[in-house]
Amino acid sequence: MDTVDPQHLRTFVTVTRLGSFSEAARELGYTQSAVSQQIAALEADLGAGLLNRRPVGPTEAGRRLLEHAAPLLVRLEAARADVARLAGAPSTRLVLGATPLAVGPELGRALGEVRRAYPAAELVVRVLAQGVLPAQAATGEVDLALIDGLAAPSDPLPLPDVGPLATRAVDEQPVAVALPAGHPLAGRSGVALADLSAARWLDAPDLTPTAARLRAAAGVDGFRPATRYRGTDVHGLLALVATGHGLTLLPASALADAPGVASAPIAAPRLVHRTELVHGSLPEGPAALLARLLGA
Amino acid sequence: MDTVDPQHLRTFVTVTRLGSFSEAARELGYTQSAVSQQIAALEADLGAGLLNRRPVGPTEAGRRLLEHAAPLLVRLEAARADVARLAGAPSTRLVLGATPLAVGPELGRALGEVRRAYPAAELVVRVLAQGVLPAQAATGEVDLALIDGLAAPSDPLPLPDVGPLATRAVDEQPVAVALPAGHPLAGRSGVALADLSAARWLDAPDLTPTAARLRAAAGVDGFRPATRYRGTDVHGLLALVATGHGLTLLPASALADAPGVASAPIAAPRLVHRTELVHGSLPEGPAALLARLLGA
DNA sequence: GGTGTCCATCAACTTTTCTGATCGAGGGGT
DNA sequence: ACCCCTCGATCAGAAAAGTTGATGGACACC
Repeated sequence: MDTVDPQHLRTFVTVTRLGSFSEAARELGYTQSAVSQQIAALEADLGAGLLNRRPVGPTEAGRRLLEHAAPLLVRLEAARADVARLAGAPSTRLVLGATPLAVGPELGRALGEVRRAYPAAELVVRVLAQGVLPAQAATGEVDLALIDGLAAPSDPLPLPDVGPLATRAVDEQPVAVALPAGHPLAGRSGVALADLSAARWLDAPDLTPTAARLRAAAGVDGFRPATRYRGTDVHGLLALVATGHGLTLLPASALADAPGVASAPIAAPRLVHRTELVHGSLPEGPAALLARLLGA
Repeated sequence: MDTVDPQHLRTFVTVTRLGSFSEAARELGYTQSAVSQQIAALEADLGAGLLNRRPVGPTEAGRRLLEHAAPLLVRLEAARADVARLAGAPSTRLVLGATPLAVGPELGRALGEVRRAYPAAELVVRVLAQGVLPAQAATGEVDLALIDGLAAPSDPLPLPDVGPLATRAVDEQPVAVALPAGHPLAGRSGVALADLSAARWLDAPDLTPTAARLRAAAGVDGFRPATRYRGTDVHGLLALVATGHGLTLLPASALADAPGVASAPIAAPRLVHRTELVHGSLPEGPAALLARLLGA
């Protein structure tokens, strides 16, 4: 063997995930014997013990390998998906993955046109957290991904690199901080992000930039999250803002008419809330059409 | 087959690079027959033609696959190297990769200490362009990489993602623009990068940020490079600056006493020239020591 | 039109990988 | 304390995959 065998890698991650050779064998459709031999072969190939047996768990080297394995398998899958889509029959199905804030009237209009052009097509919109979307776009679980996030005006969004993906900005909004109505800063024409570092923050990692991102953008410490909000809906988050649980950054458009919530645009540093369209190769059909519509 | 076979991928890359099945076979140590069958297997597996024969060249799908293949093979190699280093015998050899501007007195002092602690160790300093260093650190061609570049004060350097690498800042310098002596801006206490967008620029991609990076940082168009400078030495570049071939950004310390060259610090946007230490797992020995010394 | 190079194909062989059976070790229940 | 059951390792044989060497057809160059 010259390169690490991905099959073995897949078996290895399955074993560590399930904590059992036998269960991994069942899940992968092998015999327990095969799994045992695959792990042995991998350990021999790399010249290091990867798993402690009884109880089954990764060693130091195994943990290191795990960090490599997951992205590797994703990219392997992405390569297959990318080529397959390019060669496959034009698909009649369109799966659009999107972060919650990326779904807006513009997308609705574009989807309407797709509907008109392909009346028989099956359209699926899947709302997902930002973190998983690039991988889903790469592996073809979604045909197109609409991802929103915070960035400097001329930087691209900081997305994880999961392979060669095409990226294009489709929308930019000013960034504003969501405040409870009556907050002293409400209605101010511009606020410096750094001045907010001491405030209580709502950390909604599936929805808006995390505290760590804010620290980086503002160049100061602080932004200690008071409450963590897991979920992909804006409504609930704004309700918490209205009741004083903390502040959050959102695109100005999302704050237009939320009850009990005021806002103030962020003046410094220069940030924008950008929505980007991300995709690998596009199967001819509704997906390609939607990409063209959103790009224009 | 369930995942794409990396062996096939490697063969495919070699065939496209050499434009010949037979030559690829020779280089890889196979028979021509084996190469032919590997390509056929890969095409069957992915369900798409990848190569045009006679003349041999990638198809549309093949080109797409090539974009995936190279990073994939690097990461596969990186996984092996990372684990092997962790398990292997403590190395007596230290290969340090560094961008030219990362080599300075501080590094010299640290290397001296390493020398003292490991008198018998073989120390190698390899100066390389920024672009290739992360991959070399990941695959173990260098044990440690010192990479310098331009970034916002609290952003990490924008490095290509080639796998899980540890990163730590070891030095930060103000950024200055190198000017020919007598230039109207020479000696000014602060210059806005955007004001320089119309100037003639020296593009030295192996040494300093490229024009594209400047455009992104300044948020304006411009920075059209007048002359391209390939190479990793600062001396020659500064000579060109002195003779009026164009401007370049460099860390302030590199400009201290260059003959015929003046400078002015960049005041806006807030940028720093940062040197980061990048490495995978560290083999016990001189490499680990140097990492500790530079980290402190 | 001959000739040489190049890739595809085929059958035989080799190597690798999987299965099914068996073994010893360890944990839990009685 | 003993038994029993589950778990992973190991081994031999079977199955699968990959490689070689020989051969054939297509194309380019002389």
